[in-house]
Amino acid sequence: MLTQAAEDYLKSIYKLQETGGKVSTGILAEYLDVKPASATGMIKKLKTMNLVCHERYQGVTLTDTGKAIALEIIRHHRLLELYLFKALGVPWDGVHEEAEKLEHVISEDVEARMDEFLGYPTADPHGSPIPDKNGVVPKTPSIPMTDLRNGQSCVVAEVSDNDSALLRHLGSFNLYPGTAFRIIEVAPFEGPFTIDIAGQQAVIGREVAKNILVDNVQDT
Amino acid sequence: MLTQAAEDYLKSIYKLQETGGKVSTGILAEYLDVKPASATGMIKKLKTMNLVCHERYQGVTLTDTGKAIALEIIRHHRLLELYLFKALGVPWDGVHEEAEKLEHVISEDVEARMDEFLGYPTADPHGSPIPDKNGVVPKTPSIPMTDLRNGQSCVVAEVSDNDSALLRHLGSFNLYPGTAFRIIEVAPFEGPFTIDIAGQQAVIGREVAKNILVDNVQDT
DNA sequence: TATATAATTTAGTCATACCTAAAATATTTT
DNA sequence: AAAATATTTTAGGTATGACTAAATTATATA
Repeated sequence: MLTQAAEDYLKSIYKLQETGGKVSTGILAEYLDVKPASATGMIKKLKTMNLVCHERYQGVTLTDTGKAIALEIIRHHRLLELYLFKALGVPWDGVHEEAEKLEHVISEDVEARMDEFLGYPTADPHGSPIPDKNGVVPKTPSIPMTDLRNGQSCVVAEVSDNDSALLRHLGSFNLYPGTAFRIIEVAPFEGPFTIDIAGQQAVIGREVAKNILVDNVQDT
Repeated sequence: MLTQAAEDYLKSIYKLQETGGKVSTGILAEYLDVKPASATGMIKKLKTMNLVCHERYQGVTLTDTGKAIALEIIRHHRLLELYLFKALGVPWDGVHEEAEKLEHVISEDVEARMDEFLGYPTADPHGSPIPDKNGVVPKTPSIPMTDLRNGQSCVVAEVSDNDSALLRHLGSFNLYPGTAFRIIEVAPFEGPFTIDIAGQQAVIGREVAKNILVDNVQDT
């Protein structure tokens, strides 16, 4: 059985790998809020377990086994988020924190039962795809909100789940996955986005927009 | 924040205290499957945190704070058992093991939501009382099945939850909390019990009967 | 290409947590 | 009071996972 720390490392490597192949020690350390030397230490340990590939100074990648474990934990996490949200009414800005603890503890049996209860869902409350039992991740063709231009309309696909203040902020505008909106104006010089959400106007800063992925983009 | 081991010690001391006041180091160690020296060590640690009272060679008891924590963990455990059973259909011989891991991890918020979902229940699937939010344990006037005599009828009140093979065995006779049965015969010399459950006859060994508490005893 | 800079690794420490065997001490029983 | 039993102390082990400082290697710059 893996320790919680080891599982967190695998999960982090997976996430960082998604955007650019090999993961550098420094990036991983920063992401996990530890010193690079600590990351090196854990990488060595994971390597002896054949969960990661690593050549000195060359960054780290997951092996098939490591990837499978990472995906299982991510699956736990996202199923739990959705379950807590739907079955117990935990607010969407609180589910991440809860799931972070529970993901390391639930059995495969409970996982399967939640999956069934939820009707084999493919996305969590923040729109993140839920890997299936075999570790297959549903493809999402979404793009960053920051790529949008004046006049384009779209639908929120996914938002980052790890900052609950941000989530509450988005919630105040009704910016949940599935919500449609239209860009009224993108202020020049990396300025904020003025958007229209069901008739309501809102101004979204660039830093906030970076945390939003959108779908169904159309020029209007 | 307490470690899982510390929480388990508190829980165990509480349970052992129920049947006879002070808990000796040896009994506690045996219950937790560690050496007495280990128990002494943890007792000292818990004492510095003011969670237990302890004088050398005199056994250990919980302080009010320690008792409150023990009851909170027990509440978590039993609510989880019932929740897993009712909401997710986990079989009654499986809920204990799951709850044992989850009890240390769920938040008070999730606890409250499960409590509400379940309608503020007072007993888990094995009939064990669920302490309320304030740590008040519902009183159960049940007696050991081994106290019963020929011809008496009763209702199952509570069964031990920690042996899943035993639970499956009881399940095969439908001996769940709430099930009524009548003693047909108690074999002499500490022999087995022959009972009638809704017209079905069953033979229950003494070792099994020791794990059953009953209610509503009536001579017929 | 040499050198400066940045990133990574190594080596050694530290802290926490929990356990154990063996020896010492207290308590209980005979 | 002696012997048996239980508890505590001591001393030490294992595992985890973080850290610093110094050494190494890679990359960027001149």
